[in-house]
Amino acid sequence: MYSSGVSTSERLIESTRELLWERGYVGTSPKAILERSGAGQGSMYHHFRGKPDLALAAIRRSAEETRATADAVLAGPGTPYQRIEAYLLRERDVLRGCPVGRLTMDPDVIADDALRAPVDETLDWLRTRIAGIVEEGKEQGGFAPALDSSEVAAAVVATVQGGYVLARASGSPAAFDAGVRGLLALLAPRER
Amino acid sequence: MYSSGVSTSERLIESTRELLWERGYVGTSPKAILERSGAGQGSMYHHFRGKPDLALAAIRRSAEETRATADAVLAGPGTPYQRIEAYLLRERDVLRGCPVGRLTMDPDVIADDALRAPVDETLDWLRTRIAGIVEEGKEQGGFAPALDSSEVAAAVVATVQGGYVLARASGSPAAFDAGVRGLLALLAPRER
DNA sequence: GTCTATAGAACGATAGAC
DNA sequence: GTCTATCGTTCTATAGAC
Repeated sequence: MYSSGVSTSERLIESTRELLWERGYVGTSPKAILERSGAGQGSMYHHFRGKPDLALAAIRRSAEETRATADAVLAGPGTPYQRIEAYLLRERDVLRGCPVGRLTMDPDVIADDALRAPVDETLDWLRTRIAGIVEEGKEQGGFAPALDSSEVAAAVVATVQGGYVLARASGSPAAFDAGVRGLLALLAPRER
Repeated sequence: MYSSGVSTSERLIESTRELLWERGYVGTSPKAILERSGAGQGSMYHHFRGKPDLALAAIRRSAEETRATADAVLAGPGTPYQRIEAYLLRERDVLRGCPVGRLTMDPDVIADDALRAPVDETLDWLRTRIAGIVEEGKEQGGFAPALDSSEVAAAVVATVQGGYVLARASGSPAAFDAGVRGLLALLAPRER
């Protein structure tokens, strides 16, 4: 339930966002959204055409937020290595997982190009953003020139996404942290 | 539908395994299992207590299969680096994802200790198995002695699990391959 | 814009005949 | 062991009053 002062459509989007994060698309019912948002059946179908339409609005918001959160750290100060380190070590609610990445395991999201698009764009943006930083690092000498920037970036993003998998499997954030530290050790500049 | 010659309970387990892989636990209904297996309602509730019980049998089988497939490659010939390389590069149906890892995004699996246990055990086994190989590599000189074996192993497993996420988001196996190549480049012995 | 009422289908499970 | 019938609930959506 949300306190008043926020529009109904806003509460619907935010409740859907939370439920998609916790339970995925298949596991989220309109009924559950209505209960959490405190809105009635009529309101939901007034503001949105149906579950896919509301989910799209929620997914787009999660995508935006994910990009903004990542960029805030990636655009920070320090060497390229330090900026990637900051991204990998930033505070996360690890056991909740990634609100965007988790949707890739949802068959109905993957089957619908409109729903999949924001997910694809977000992870693609992240890989490109990090690849640019790796490229900087190659120029500045922190990273070996032989490295393929976009491949290293893919490994960084995959380690994060996979770290969530390991953590949720074990019920503890420790596995996420281990993967991240392992990658950072491999990524660390040899000579300074 | 399965050809005859296999027991009904066998067909039920195998159909459930496929559906859990494709649609997850929440997205898989008893009805869908019955249709795919060709069994009737009565048969399913005769052999299994219900959906969770049948799912547990299916998850255990996927867990076993995953361990066997991984070990077949990890126990192969070559240096520690080459064995990990072989594991990372082995043929996969990338867009299908990992039948075990994908279950970590299923709220009902994570909430049920019995269903989560085989998932946890499998990923834990895999990390331990790979950590042992990294340890060998440290002794033989292929990997830097300063590396933490279990952290590197976590990074390897996370890259695979996260690679599936990237691939499914983009609808192409290319992103998985990129992440794996990025990790292998970082992992490669510097001096031979 | 929001409410309640209603709809047809699917969900997960049980009962009881054969 | 397998079948059909049935159950109460939830799913997603529509209708129509207010």
